[in-house]
Amino acid sequence: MARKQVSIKDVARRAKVSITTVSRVINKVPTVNKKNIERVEEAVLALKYRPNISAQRLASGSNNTIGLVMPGYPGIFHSFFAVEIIRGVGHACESLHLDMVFHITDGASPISVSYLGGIIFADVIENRRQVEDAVADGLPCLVINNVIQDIDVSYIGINNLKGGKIAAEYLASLGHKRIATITGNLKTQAGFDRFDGFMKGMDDAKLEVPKEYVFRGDYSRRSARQAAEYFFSMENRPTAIFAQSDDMALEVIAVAYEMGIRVPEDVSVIGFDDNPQALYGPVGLTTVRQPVFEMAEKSVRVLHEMISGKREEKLKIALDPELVVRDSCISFRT
Amino acid sequence: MARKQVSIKDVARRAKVSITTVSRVINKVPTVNKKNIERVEEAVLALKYRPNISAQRLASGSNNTIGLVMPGYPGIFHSFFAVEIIRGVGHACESLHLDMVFHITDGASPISVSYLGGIIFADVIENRRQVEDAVADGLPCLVINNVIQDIDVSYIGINNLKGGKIAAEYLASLGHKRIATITGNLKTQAGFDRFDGFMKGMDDAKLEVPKEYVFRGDYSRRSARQAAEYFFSMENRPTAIFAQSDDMALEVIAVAYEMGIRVPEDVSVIGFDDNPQALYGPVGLTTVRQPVFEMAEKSVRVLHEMISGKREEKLKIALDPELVVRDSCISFRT
DNA sequence: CTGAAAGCGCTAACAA
DNA sequence: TTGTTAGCGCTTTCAG
Repeated sequence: MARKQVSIKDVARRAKVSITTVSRVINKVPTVNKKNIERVEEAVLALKYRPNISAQRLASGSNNTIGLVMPGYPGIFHSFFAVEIIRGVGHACESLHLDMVFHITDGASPISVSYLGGIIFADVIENRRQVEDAVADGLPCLVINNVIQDIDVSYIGINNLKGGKIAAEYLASLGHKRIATITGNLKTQAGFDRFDGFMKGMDDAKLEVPKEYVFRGDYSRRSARQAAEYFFSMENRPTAIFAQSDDMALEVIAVAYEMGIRVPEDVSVIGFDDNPQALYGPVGLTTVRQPVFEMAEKSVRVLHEMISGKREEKLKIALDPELVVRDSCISFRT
Repeated sequence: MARKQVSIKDVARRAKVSITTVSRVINKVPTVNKKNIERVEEAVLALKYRPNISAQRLASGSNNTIGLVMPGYPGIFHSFFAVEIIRGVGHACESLHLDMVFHITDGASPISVSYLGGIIFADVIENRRQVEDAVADGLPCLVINNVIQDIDVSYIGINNLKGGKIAAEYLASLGHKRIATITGNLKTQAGFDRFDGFMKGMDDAKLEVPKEYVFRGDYSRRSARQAAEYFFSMENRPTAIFAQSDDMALEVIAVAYEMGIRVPEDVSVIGFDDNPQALYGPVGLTTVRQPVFEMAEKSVRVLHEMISGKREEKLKIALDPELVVRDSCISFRT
């Protein structure tokens, strides 16, 4: 039950100043004389006063709560991606003194937006409608990990097409010809683009990708295991595998060892993410790094500017991934 | 910038009723006649009216926001535990129409508690102070995954001592004598109790645990890898290993395969958690299940009762873990 | 530099 | 069943 709050009045009374002055001290308005500042601070401490945020918001008309909405597909939390987003957004919120409310959505129910100052949509899958609603509402919002063409909304994406290409090019440059891939969830833009980029890269390198060399995964370790078992039992086994997430790549390596296949001697494996977990396996994972944390942090900063009216134009950018060479890929030798 | 909100006044004007009536409709107060309900609802839709939550809270004195505070140790998000907590709390909040704000803490900075209706502390490590403050503040709060003796606060714990014992007993019952363990983070109560329970269980079974058989891990895969490499290279290799989280158990199994050691034929491995990821490895993981999700959900329900004044007494319980037998442990034969 | 007073949008007695 | 009227705790003109 609501404990009786000490209010600004109590503080004012004790400090023998007006509530206006107390308000000024709290908000660090410079035009208050030292004496009063001290007295107010003393009273605040003595009374354990905490300003009532609802009242502050109501009075000031501002709203420092931002919503982070993520699609709730199974296993979302086991993905490095999701966790980096939460970390990045949380971190930035902390330093900007914003509150973050976290919302996992299936896309069906509308999000209660009323008390939010702004929204960050992490990926858009089934919930395009929610984005449209927010935009129509005039609510400051920003989509990350997606390039959105058909809604006029700010976004920070990742150039996954380029990322996929990078992987293909690198493997090709090592002399591999038989290159297989395990895709991510193709329903996500990231998954699709990564795959698309890979195919284009292969094409550029004049390399064929027979369809047995494409396994439709979904980012889960489970799907990676199936894929690996499938690839490794082929008569014409691929010499290199592009797993479109590090987690899947790790599982591929684990399966390889279980089957007595060596990485990278017998098969090269490249991942996607730059998940630090991949540093401690039997072999350092070569991967394509995507700046997820940075993306998440930046999104908060931009959103904050939008909320506080410091930014009018929409932001529409895509960040570039980059190759991280470690030990899981080597040149192909016959 | 704050889009100009349509307020309750606008709705009242359009529906040609008083704002009170609008408020009643919004809050589903039964004493409103049908005509007016319809007119108000029409106006709400037409104007896209959303009540201002800050104002509601301020006026009603209530607060439906609960805080979930978690210790921010590195890798927290990679733990199955943390993710289950977030899922469970999030899920329960959703169904009770509570807002949840998520807070990762290092224990140093006090949490801004002012706008919260209640708090759930997920584990207490360095942040005992924050719990004390919340209690002193009279703020409804509840600790999960911890049994707290010296602060008078509600908690829902897990009987980790029993969990550790279960693992020891099971392995002993299979005839193993040389049983090693990889502990979790011993700074956490769960980690300590699990270890303590294991040792007690071994003692009850009249089995020695030489100190080379105890590896101090920290729940990370990395530490599990070190432990596994250490155990597997011993002259007097253990025949069974109790890894105090499933994630670590999985890493142990991975290392085993890399080294050409078979599970369970050459070594039995038991985990702790019941992480679904452990279903898809080369061998189904035998483990000790702890009801984390249920704990998280229940905590929200209880907290909600406390906030709404329906519950006075503190809740102090510990949930029991249980053995889940799959395929990674077999009887020891010489 | 300070304080009085007018709201912010809503709920909750209290009358009618 | 409805509307009137006070506030909730705070910020923000606007005078002083």
